[in-house]
Amino acid sequence: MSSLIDPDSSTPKYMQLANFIKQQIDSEVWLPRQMIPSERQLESQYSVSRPTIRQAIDYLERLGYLYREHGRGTFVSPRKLQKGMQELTSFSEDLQQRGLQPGQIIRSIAWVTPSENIARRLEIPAGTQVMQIDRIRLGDESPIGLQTSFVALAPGEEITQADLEKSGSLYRILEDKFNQIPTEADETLETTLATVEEAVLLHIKPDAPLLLNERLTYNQYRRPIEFVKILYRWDRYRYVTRLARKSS
Amino acid sequence: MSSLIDPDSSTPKYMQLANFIKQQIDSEVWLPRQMIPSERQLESQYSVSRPTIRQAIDYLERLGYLYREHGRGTFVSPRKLQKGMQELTSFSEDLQQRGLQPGQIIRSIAWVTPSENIARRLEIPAGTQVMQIDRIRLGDESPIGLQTSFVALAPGEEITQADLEKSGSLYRILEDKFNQIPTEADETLETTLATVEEAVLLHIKPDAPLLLNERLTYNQYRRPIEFVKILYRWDRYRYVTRLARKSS
DNA sequence: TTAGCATACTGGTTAATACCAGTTCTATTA
DNA sequence: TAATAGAACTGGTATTAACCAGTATGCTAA
Repeated sequence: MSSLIDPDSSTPKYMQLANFIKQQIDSEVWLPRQMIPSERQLESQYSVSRPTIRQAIDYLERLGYLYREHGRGTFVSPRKLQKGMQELTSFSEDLQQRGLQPGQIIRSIAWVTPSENIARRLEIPAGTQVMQIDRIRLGDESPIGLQTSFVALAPGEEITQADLEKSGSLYRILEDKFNQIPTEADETLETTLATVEEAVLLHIKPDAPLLLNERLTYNQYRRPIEFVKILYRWDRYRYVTRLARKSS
Repeated sequence: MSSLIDPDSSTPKYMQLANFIKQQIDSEVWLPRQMIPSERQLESQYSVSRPTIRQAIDYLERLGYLYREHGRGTFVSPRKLQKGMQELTSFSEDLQQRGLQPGQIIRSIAWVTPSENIARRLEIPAGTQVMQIDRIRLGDESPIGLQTSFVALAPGEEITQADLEKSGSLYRILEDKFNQIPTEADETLETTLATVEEAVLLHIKPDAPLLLNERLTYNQYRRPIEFVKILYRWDRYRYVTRLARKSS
């Protein structure tokens, strides 16, 4: 047995421990509803202090892998609760998780002056130009949704068609090229009806219902970087999320 | 200055400190993007140890009130980011937050044997009875949605029409009467079309689009307690949520 | 004047220790 | 036999003490 924890590693001990526990759960060595070793037991087994262990458990509890019961122990969350935790994902990541092959048709990329409404949401001065990207999103090569993104970039920065075709994911471009890491987003979902143009692009009848998803995405400094509207075909898309009750 | 922190209080110190900070933010004494006192400053000002302070800040960071930047400081999140954090709320709470007067028409309360699908989701043996509650949900006295709840109760427990009429909120009944605290939920959202019956109840035309919200709610022990379907009028309801990017 | 480095701030990680507060079970007592 | 007190577990809160790792700034040397 002994030290899976390397004290000289650049990854913190609590994260090493968390990864170990996560692995025990993912590989089903520790089963759902089963109690994991108590904090004192872990302390002596892995020679790390209790605060460090609590930090690891805190982390996994937030991710939904574990739950605690005061006086009883710490337990593995049932399988269903382990996925998700309302993650912010790009369209490409989203579809891959659903087992569909993501694809896209880029209809246009252009600098535009956004509406006053969108400029306010992006917290940029009226008149500032942003990049508008219109895409048809595909799942297994047939249309799932229409996506219009408005991206607020710093002067001199630009997204090209080549960028998008290469990576497929706007989020990856923002991270790799501009060091803008999407960390949080506000989303709204509502139902609407397809216009004639939308119906043609999505291969559906006009007036068919659509799921309209609007999202304002923030970077690591809590600055808005992208406002996006996605219109989903009602018969091909279902939105999934997880909610948690506010504590205290 | 001195002690806003009462060491003899039954509420933990870190929570007292968190409440104080929250209040400074809510009352706009500390403004968005403004740096709050450093952890060492708070330590000496309020005579609590740094780990305790970090616990308070951790808590408020999770709730979206604060964000940290390594080497720079801890800052107040911009206003917009402070609301929400995908809270699990009952319909009544939800509507109140939107500034509408919640109301309901109880159509039926009855013991039923749920479909196999629903029984599986509620993790109860096939054939076990659950309470089905059908309601029309009102906002400012006009119909917003149709709600059908399936509640898994222990033997002997029952929800009556009087219970519902008195509190209005199923969640409050579950908490107060049965000590079942809703803590987490998985939700799906999709678009569908109104049947004739649904159209009549909601005062809309048949084939009008509807937003279908399904939710499986878990109690404090991660056991499913309620499966609910809500059909919302497309012109009167919009779903709002917040997403966070998975860390690490 | 400017490049670069030291310094003094930030938050991040880890340890050792203590006691409080629920839960469970056992051994004692009525 | 049954109720009860208490021991022995669980996680929850709090303190003290270091040191590491980013960031900003001002001083120094080129």
